[in-house]
Amino acid sequence: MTWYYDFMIIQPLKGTRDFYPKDMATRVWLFDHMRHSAKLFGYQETEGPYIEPFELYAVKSGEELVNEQTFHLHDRGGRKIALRPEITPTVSRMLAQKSKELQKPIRWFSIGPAWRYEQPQKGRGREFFQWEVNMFAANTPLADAEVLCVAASFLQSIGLTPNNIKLKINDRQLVEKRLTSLGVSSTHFGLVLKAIDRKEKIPASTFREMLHAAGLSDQQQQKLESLLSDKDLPDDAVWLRSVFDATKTLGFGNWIEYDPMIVRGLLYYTRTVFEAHDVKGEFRAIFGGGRFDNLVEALGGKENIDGVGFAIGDMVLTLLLEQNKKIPILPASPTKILVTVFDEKLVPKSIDLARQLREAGIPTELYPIATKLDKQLAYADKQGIPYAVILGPDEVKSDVVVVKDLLKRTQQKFLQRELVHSMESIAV
RNA sequence: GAGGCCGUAGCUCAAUGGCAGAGCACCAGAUUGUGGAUCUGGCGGUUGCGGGUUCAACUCCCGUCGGUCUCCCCA
Repeated sequence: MTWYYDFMIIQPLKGTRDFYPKDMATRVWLFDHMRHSAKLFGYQETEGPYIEPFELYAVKSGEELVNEQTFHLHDRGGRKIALRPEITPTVSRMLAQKSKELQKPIRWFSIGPAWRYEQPQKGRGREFFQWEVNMFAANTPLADAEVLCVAASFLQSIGLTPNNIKLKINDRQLVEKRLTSLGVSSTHFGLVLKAIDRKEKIPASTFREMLHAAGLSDQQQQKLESLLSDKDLPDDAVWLRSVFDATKTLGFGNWIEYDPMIVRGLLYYTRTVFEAHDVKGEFRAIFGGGRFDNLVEALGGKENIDGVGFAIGDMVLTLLLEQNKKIPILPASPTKILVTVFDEKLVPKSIDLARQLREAGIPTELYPIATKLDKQLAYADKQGIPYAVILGPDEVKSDVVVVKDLLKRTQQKFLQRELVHSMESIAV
């Protein structure tokens, strides 16, 4: 048997995950909270294809992401097709296609899988899920603040607090203004931002080398470093101050803090940028986002639509939740009532009870084998089914059923005709 | 693409050159109408795979495949 077994089980692909019922219950719990928070702020759910023309990603995504990390294939017409490595380009494309007719401002969100061909490691796989939230055509600090608050609202709803996780924000225009005042040429901004983005992960000497390569003198480097270590919001940060004020009024001010180190690696962010980090600093960024001016136009849209948004991956988030013991223990089974079967003769009686309960909308399972009661009850217990209905010869004689509460370890009798009514109030 | 660590029962792991084991899980019974405990028994292995060294290999060596973590890169 063993050789046969080994031969038959084909390993899942590297970096993919199986979701058994318990895992799936957790995933659904997580996604439900994402949906709920987005909808609470009026965001509408969208979904695009999981496969797209390869060129869609060449427009904006990083070079490495496109060429090295995209799963791609060729269709029979020779077209190069990519499994989406992120959701944003799909959303932008959908927006660009209908940008004229869509009523603005636009609040959209999307939850779905994405794929990247890379070495799996902690918090990173080849197949993962992203929750993406965007507001388009509202170029205001309030829009930025709202998007941040959708994220904070979600984090709060799954039991996290500002003690676990902080949303760190910055303004790229503020950074660029600083660099200009230091005498840094705008052609070097990209390299400098990249260096700042990496500063925490690299040795100080490497950081200085990167700045040097971007044309900064020793004096400019020192000034930049002192600016980066100043965590007080500068007086001239008018936009950021408005964002902060709005998040406070929206009720999530304590989740958000200014951090001059946050600049993001991607080029297309133009103003507010933010990242969420666990306070202990153990994990990579939980999510990131910011404001961009021109995504749609780059995709051939007829008009330039600005936007602000973020994307959260499920993997690092799950690690953080596990570490903080915030993942609830959820029953894998949706069943509220298990109807047991006493013996072959009474099977029809049990079937009838189960049918009545289902017609009342109560998720009901019927044990499909006439076996010993203890086995059936043990099954219900292990499945986390809260109630069991027992119908034996004694009950049939007096027209009653026994309803056992598996959690309280109690049981009581109901008249058969009253069972459904009684359970409706208890079990739903 | 580079490197570290690890592959032994369904799962977590022990056995460091000398009979391949434990806990958990699963099945059955103790209890012929009642589930989280307890006790008893049972099922379960080509020690990832291939080669080498040895009287003897889970153990040492080489190769290979797989997992995991880190670097690279990245939201």
